[in-house]
Amino acid sequence: MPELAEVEIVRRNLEGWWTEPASEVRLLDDELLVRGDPQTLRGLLTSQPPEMGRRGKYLLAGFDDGAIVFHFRMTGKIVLAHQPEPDYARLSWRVDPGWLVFKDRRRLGRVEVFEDDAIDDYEPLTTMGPEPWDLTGELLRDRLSQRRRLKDALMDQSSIAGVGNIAVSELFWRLKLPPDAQVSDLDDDDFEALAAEIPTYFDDIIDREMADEVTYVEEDSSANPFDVYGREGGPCPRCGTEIAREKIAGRSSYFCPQCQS
DNA sequence: TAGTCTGTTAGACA
DNA sequence: CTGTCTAACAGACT
Repeated sequence: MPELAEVEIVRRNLEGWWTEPASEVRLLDDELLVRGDPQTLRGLLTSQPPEMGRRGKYLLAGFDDGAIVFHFRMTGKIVLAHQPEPDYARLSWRVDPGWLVFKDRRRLGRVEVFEDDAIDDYEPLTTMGPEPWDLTGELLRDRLSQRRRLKDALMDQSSIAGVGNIAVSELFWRLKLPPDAQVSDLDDDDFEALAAEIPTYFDDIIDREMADEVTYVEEDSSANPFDVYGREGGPCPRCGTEIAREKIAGRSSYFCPQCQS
């Protein structure tokens, strides 16, 4: 899915859009709903406008007698549309004057429904690490295993919440860390700098991307809001050296070979 | 054409 | 338990 910043943008958008109970619900792809049954989902969507929340990359809709959890994985998103079944629509609910539509081209996203307080025991949330804005250098040092690559450790949602593959490239560039840095390479000052930069990074990206519909890099490269991610061969914004790309922990990392060594 | 790549993460493996 | 790899899906790209 989008990373934390994109989920937060969807959350804010839904607070403005979803101000009444849904008047109609269309579940267009049964496999989207991986927990709970369609009737309960319909019941919640049509009951009241929910309290919107977010934890890490999970979007939460809280109701008096249950909750819905949305996870977008790689390509999911929720948009406000004029019609219920635009391309890749998986679930739509009507909140006049439009439709809220869960779109997902790759169908990896998921929706889960919980009755009453069952969400309180939902494991991904109960084991998730702290939000970026709650980090301190000390907390990071304690939570990141010394035996791991820094990239692996940061992307593990049980270490800290919200960091994905894009954020890793951007954070490493901002902090001038080599892409294959190990947690054990960091000293206390590095942990402090990282703890300060992670929330700043997400604040920056939320500001840059805040829009009615998030545009992902893969859909529109001209709108790439990142400094190094997706910019292989382009100039480093700091020193002009060509940005390189390398697979670290199985996924592409973008970095400046000059600044980050 | 065939192989590679993509924003996540659960589950399999060593 | 811990760390690492890959499948799940549907394209787009080389």
